[in-house]
Amino acid sequence: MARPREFDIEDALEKAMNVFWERGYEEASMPDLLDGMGLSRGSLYKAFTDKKTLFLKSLENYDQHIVCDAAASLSAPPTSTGPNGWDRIIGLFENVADAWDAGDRRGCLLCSAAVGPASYDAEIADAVSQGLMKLRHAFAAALGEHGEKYADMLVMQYIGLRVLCRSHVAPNVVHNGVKSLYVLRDL
Amino acid sequence: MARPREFDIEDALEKAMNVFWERGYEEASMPDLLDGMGLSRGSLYKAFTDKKTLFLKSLENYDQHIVCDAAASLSAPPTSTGPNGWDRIIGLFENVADAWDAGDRRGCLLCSAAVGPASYDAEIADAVSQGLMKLRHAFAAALGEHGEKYADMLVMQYIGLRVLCRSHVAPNVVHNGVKSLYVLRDL
DNA sequence: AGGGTAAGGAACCAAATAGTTCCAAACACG
DNA sequence: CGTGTTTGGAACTATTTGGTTCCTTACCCT
Repeated sequence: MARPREFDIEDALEKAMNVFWERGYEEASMPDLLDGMGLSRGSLYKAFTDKKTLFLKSLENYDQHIVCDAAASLSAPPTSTGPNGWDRIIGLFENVADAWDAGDRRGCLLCSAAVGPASYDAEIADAVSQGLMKLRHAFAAALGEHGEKYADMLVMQYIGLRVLCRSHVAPNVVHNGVKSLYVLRDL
Repeated sequence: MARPREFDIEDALEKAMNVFWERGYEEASMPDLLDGMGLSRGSLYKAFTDKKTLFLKSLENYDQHIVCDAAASLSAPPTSTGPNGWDRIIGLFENVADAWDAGDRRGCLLCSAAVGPASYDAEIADAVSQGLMKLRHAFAAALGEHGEKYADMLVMQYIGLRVLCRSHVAPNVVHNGVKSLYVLRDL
């Protein structure tokens, strides 16, 4: 009945998310997004309405892929062989440091949005808050009965580390940040 | 020998800092700054060259006032009557929470700059990094001999809390974040 | 008093911004 | 094999961006 869409909408969204992740919401211009997604203005606006809804969809995509993966690695049922509790949490932080070593300076899309557009847009703030709370519950779940005591602290540490990863701080700051968590594990 | 400047340059810088603090670097437009500083384009550009140098000066001003105050409250010589060590640190975090209760949603200029312009501008990144390291040393100083063990962790927690303050998270998240520090004090 | 100098501010500028319009190309369906 | 519909994309628009120019006004110094 009509001409079919020539691009995969999931794929385009994934690419948009990566542009936002790297540049941030305000700093990502439409040409940046168009270029990164590999399609033209008409197609983009027809499929995603406008920049803000594209960003909200990107946040959703980030939540479903990145955040859920992290949460799953934390809150999966305990195993007898693999890491549990604090080791899982530290593993997550070490993954962040490893990505930093590999040259990843993107930080966390949620954390960047928190200081940026979430400060003046309620819808974005809700999505950010929701993602961070998902992470909080995963921390709590990983630690079992003592989880609630540390969950909020770990969220702050996670955000702090991710922010440090995005700015050009000295190399050892990120690593020292992760290592400082050993203190908590070894209590 | 010439017409004297009609505005106080320190005062104007303070106002500029507040605009950047509230809106962020990119989101603060020149009209926003002009309006907040109460002067016109010609005067501003003559006194501060351009937006970026105005921001660098604002960061410097933030460092000299806000960061130095915080650092001083942490690393002053121990007293027999007032709070010391962990109590000083927790006091700093509680001040942040109090500001939040009073409606302050600005977060921390350093932390906002870290995820924003510091990600693509080396000069800004240097200034941000320098400010954060000043805070790190103050944390370490407050704790004395065990300071190095916790300093990096505290910096991450401070950044995380400030980021949460800027986004519109649920009211109890900020308070729980501060309370979670009691665990460290009571080790 | 008056000349040299710099401040203040309106008008201006080019570039970039997000968003819209319109039309030809391309495919599904009868 | 057309016909109708929707895509993709170029061209366009209005607004806002940071930054400059230039002229009037105001002041200090001799």
